[in-house]
Order: sequence, then structure tokens, then C-alpha cells
Amino acid sequence: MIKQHILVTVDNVIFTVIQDRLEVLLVKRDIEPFKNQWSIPWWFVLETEDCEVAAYRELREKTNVKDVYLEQLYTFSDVKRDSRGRVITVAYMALVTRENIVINAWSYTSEAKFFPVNSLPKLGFDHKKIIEYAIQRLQWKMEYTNVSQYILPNKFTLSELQKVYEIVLNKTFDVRNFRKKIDSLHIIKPTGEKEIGVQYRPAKLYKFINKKIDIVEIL
Amino acid sequence: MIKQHILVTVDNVIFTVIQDRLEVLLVKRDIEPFKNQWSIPWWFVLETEDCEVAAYRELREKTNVKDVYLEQLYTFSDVKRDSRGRVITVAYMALVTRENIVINAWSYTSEAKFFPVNSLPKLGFDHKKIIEYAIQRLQWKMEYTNVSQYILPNKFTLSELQKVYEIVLNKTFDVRNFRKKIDSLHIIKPTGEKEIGVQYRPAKLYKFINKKIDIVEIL
DNA sequence: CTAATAGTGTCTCTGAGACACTATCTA
DNA sequence: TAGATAGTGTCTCAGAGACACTATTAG
Repeated sequence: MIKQHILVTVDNVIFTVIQDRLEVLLVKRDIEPFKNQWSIPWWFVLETEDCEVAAYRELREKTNVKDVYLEQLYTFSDVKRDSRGRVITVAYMALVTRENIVINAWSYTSEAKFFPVNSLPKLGFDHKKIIEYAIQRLQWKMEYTNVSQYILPNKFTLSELQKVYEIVLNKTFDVRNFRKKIDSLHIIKPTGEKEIGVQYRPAKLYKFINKKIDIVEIL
Repeated sequence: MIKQHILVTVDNVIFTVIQDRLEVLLVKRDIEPFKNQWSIPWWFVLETEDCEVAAYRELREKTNVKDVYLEQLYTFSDVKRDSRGRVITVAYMALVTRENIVINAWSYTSEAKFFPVNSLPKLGFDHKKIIEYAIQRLQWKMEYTNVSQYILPNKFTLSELQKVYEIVLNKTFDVRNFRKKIDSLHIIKPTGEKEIGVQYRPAKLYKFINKKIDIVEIL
């Protein structure tokens, strides 16, 4: 074998949509190294787990997740990305629904909160680059697959669905064209229920037909 | 810091199109471990280089490459993917033109040759999975970008261009529709030259306008 | 003139996008 | 009945795909 000392971490870019904004979870560590610095949550990969398992573990440590979408993004390996030594990171992107956003308290960080992607604080490491990469991938996935179900609540209105697309892709769509398109894809079905407690005409509630992520060329 | 012993390698899936077939470079090692076993070329990442640099180094060691396309695919990290210990690999895909296929002799392998992707020998590690993943990515890139230029010679005929698409995507296209589409994308230009030494009407030669990989939605 | 490949135009159908009004609910 | 959002159809234009013949070269 070879002599090689490279440490391996997983970084999780955890997205959600809250209050008409795309947000990402950041943590502030209260112990060294990187004390008082915001970053995306990361941890070392254990020798007994593959990277995906490590990413799930990290994710569960921070949020109450049931149905979460997790996808490997890219491996960042700049020699100088971590001043302490050689550390490469396998970056993952996670999508959580508003319902699942219960941030757990946990040991090595003093704070954790969601930040809107267009007003992020200064970030440590190469985390800005990683988040930008993640946003691009998310946009691509939104346009070509049915992943949006992992951001929406289980039952949702067509307006909510459209809103999520508009927020993530950062553009607007014509109501009629959007509905026509979604209808033609056969990816959602009506639940028969309606919104309750709203002060206007209540909208019909829909749910996704298939949990599996398919290529559907949404928009 | 943490105690962690994980070795990091890069694996290169090197594609080319020769004799109307999509082929991939495999090596057979003549030293242990994995003696006499075919695999895709791989090597350990040095502590002083990032993964992409390692992949380029590996590539240059095996082929005479000038203009090569290299893209990170995915990081494979199954705990048991290497029986000797914990080894994760960052897989890359490379595209080389027929002109560049000069396989160098080198130290740790006894043999290296291109195999058609649809008749591969038995492979070590999880390399079958890696090649399948690479083929999918290549097909996607061919459909949505102008990467095909890294498989074709500098000057090529429209028939050769179409052939490359047909081979990689494993389907056929109508001549007129194919040309109409390519024409509408403005990604190639005529050189003014023609084929020479052929026993039929010589075809016009074209070249790609832009070396940069763009999203163009070819087919 | 034969063999082999290069090269070219039209029609149909589907889907994207522009666009405005009526329906239903609460207070 | 006012305020707020839900929900719906048509037309135009562009691009995908089906389809068959003529042009050019070497020998």
C-alpha cells in the first residue's frame, strides 16, 4: 500500500423553502477549530460507513427528517481548502420540507439556522463555492425531475407548487401554462380535499403520485 | 483532529470511439494486488495534488493527450469496495480522440487496451458500476452539450459527427433532421476543405467553433 | 456507367408561450 | 358585496420527426 494522509469529510447543503425564500442551513461552531465561524454542516466520515451513510447521519443529527432527499454533488479536493491539513470533502445536497424543519440542539455548535441563499453570511472553507454548486444542481433537478416533492408538504395546492418553482428557479410562470404543463406530466393527483381556514376561495389539495425521482422535463 | 484511515484514489474511465464502437481503456496489472485482473486505470491521490490533477497525471501516464476532456463523475465509497482496507475513489471520465490514442508503456501494468463497452471482460472492484455510471453521464453530455468535439478529430465530416452520436447514444438519426438540427445550433463551421483519397463524393470538412463546453441541447 | 456516399426541402403535428376573464370562499 | 385567490381555453409560432430524390467523386 501507499503512505497517504488525507482526511475525508461530508458536507451537507440542506435546502428548504420557507416564507417564499430558498434557504440553506448553516452552523456556527463554539469550539475550535473554526470557532464562531458559519459553515455548512460537515463531519468526518467514519471508517465503517460509506459517504452517503455519513451524510444521512449528519443530517439526522441536525433535523427531524423522515422523507429526505439526499444526493451526492461533487468532491472538493483543493489542496489548500483546509489550513489544518489535507482534507477532501464529498458534498451532498439535501431537501427537507417545511414540516421537517426541526433543528436539533447538538454538541459541537452553538447555533444553527437557515439563511436565505441570497443573503448568506461570510462562510469558512470553500463553502460558498459548494453552495453555489448545490444551487445550480437543485435548479437543474427542479427543471428536469419531480424532486420538488421533497420540498413541499405532503399535500399542497397548485399555487404552492408553482411558488416553489418560482422561488428556486428565480423566475415567474404564467398560471395557465404552468398548470397545463404539470397536468400533462401526470406526476401529481388530486386528494379530493381542499384548503381549510383560508379567507378566500380554498384551493384543491394535490399530492405527488410517485416518490421515485424521475426525469420529467418539467419546465 | 480525528483518527481516520481512509485512502483516496482516482479512477479514470477513458472513452474513445474507434471503428464504429465506443471503447474504454482497461489495464491489467502484473504486480499484486489485483495481479492479472482487468480494471479501469486508477492511482492514489498524492497529498500535494487535488483529485483533478491526479486524474490528469494518471491520464498523461497512459496516453499522449493534448486536448482531453476530463470531468469528475462521482465518488464511490462503499466500505467493502476494496478488500485491503478502506479506499474511496473519485471517479473521472475522460474523452480522447482517435488521434490521441497512443497508449504508453508504463510500470505497474503488463497490458493496457481498449475494450468495446458492450463486451467488457470481468472487472475488479466496483468498476463495472463505475463504467455504467460513466456511460450514462457521457450520453447525457452528448445530448445536451458540444462535448462530442473531444471524441472527433479536429476536422470531421457531418457523417462522422452523426456516426459518433449514433454510436454513443446507441440509436440512429435521420440524415436531414440531424443536419438541420446541428446547423441551427451554430456550433460547427465549414473549414472550406474536403475529404481526400476517398472513392466516392468527398464530404466537406467542419470544425467546432468553440472549445468551451456549452449547454446546447443537441438532440 | 456503376458503385458509393454526400447533400438537400416540405409537410404535419406537438408543445411552449402569450394572453383575460369567471368562480368561490370569508368577513 | 368587497377582497382575495382559484381556476380555466384559444391562438400563434417554433421545432421535432417522417419522408425520397439528386449530386459528386473514383475507377
